[in-house]
Amino acid sequence: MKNKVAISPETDPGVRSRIVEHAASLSPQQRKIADYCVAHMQEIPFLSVPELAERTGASEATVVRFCQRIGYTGYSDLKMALVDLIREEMNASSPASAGFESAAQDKDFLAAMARLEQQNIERTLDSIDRQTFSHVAASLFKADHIFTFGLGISAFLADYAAYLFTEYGMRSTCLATRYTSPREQLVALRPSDLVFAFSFPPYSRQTLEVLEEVGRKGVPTAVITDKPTAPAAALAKETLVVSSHGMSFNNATSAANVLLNALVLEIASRHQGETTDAISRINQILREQTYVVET
Amino acid sequence: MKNKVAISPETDPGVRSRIVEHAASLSPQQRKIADYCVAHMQEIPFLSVPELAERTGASEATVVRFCQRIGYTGYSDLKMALVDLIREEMNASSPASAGFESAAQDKDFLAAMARLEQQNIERTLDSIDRQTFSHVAASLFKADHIFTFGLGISAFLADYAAYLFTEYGMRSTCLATRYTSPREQLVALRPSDLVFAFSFPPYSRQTLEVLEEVGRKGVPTAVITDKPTAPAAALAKETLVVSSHGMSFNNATSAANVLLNALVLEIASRHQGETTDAISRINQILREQTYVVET
DNA sequence: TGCTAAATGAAATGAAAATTTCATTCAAGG
DNA sequence: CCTTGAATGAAATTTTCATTTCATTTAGCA
Repeated sequence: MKNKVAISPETDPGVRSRIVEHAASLSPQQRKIADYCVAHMQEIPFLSVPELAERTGASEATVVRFCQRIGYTGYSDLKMALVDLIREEMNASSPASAGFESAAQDKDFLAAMARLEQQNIERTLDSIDRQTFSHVAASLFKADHIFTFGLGISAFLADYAAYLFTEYGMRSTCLATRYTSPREQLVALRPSDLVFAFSFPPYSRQTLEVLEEVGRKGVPTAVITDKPTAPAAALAKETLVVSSHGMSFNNATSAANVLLNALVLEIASRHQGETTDAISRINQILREQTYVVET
Repeated sequence: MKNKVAISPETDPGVRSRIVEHAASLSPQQRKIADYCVAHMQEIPFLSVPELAERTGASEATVVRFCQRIGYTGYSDLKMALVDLIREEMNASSPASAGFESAAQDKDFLAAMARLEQQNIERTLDSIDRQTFSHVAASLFKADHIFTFGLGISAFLADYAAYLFTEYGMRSTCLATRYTSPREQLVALRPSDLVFAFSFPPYSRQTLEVLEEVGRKGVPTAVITDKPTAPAAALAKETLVVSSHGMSFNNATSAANVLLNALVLEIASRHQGETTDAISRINQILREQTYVVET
């Protein structure tokens, strides 16, 4: 667990209560500072002594004396307390931060892996550019045919993506390397198509070659990768970056999965008619084939 | 839901897009910094140059140079941009936007999907019986050959599982239905083998038949499914239940993924020699084949 | 009025951060 | 093999910040 250095809930009454507690013993200038603090608590972590002094009309010296009066060693100390608070706030909404460090130390690999993937998902959610996201969704829907591609671990994602797109009524094929090279399969590629690649470490050279060639032909490309600086990012028209921090060499793919699922949902919501039609037809087919076991 | 005080990409005019934009022109060290920034955007406002340098393994000078390369005058400038963002966020969500969030979530499929999968992972973590988990891990390692099987969406999991097991030095094959039925492929099955099935709605009848037949032969079976009452659970010797609540018909598979990754980690930790040998051999092969693009 | 003690800000000091300089390393191209 | 230019980190420099010192002011009080 994290070190709450010197500010454990028991010993730290909190900035606000300290101010209230010592309100009586504050000098006029210090009071102005106190008032500003309670009114703009969230601002403090980003303010320096000179700034706060300027905003309250007091001198820098008085700001520091105020901090000491209410029980901190100085302004840095008070600020740190508030920084910790704000950090807690930020992490509070995700279950991810709960106890990753401790889990990783234990032998509970399930817990460690779970926390890790929750964090990956959280980071991805924070860092995906929504505009790019929407744009990719639109491009996917617009495309005549979506060719998905990936090698190594990324192959599973490519496969899954093609499956998903098809289920949602789009035409999609995964460029498999079973019999022919992907580039052979792309000879008939048209500008109205789209190539959707997945590139995770260890980055395959072939994926980059495909992206490069397709791009040269003027066919739209999109890539899901793990870093904005990944080699594939430079070659694709659109890049979606997902967090993929792994414990070992096997990459964490949950975030990419989430992203894919979200993409098709986005598409489905924008084009209700076409997609729900496709989905219900598929469901019906499954039933007709007695594929499904009823529950 | 808690107030999320974080940088949201929609309102980010600068930092992220500047990084993506200039990604190509960044030097190796600068890339490391760029990657850290996008992955830990919320941290930056609280980090100093020395701290960031230490975390990324680059020098302080390089940190500053990175900021300048992507268009800021220096680190202070970049930090200010992020501070402004965080302040905006806080002001936007602080007042009284409790109801606003749910409305916003309706349209943010990425966020919705992310929360859903995080919950699935959380629930799985809570509900998996650790003893069964360990036992399955042991059985997998003990098996001469692991046959994985799944249909529909479960096929991807089966495929991935076979891949993972192989990477970790075990023998494993996914029973594909491309040319022959799975039952044909199982004629040579021996009691020292193991069949690992995946069964998610819509439950396929074929999966149940395979499990039943294999079980009759006295060959160990394990299944990952979504409910303890799922039809496959009754037929397999070992059952691992993962939470898989989905928004639409496409099942949420993140939890199953996490479980698989955790399983191989567990196995790897118990049998260090064999697995790490296999992994390092694989890594070497990848390098020899110039498959990998170095970064 | 004159004395005292707290309060205050200007400026000095000390500390840490940010930026620049410079010598070294490294890689690409002649 | 040598040259050249980019990249890099160590260290110097500059800037900014936090804290302390000190002289001045102010209010309370005999």
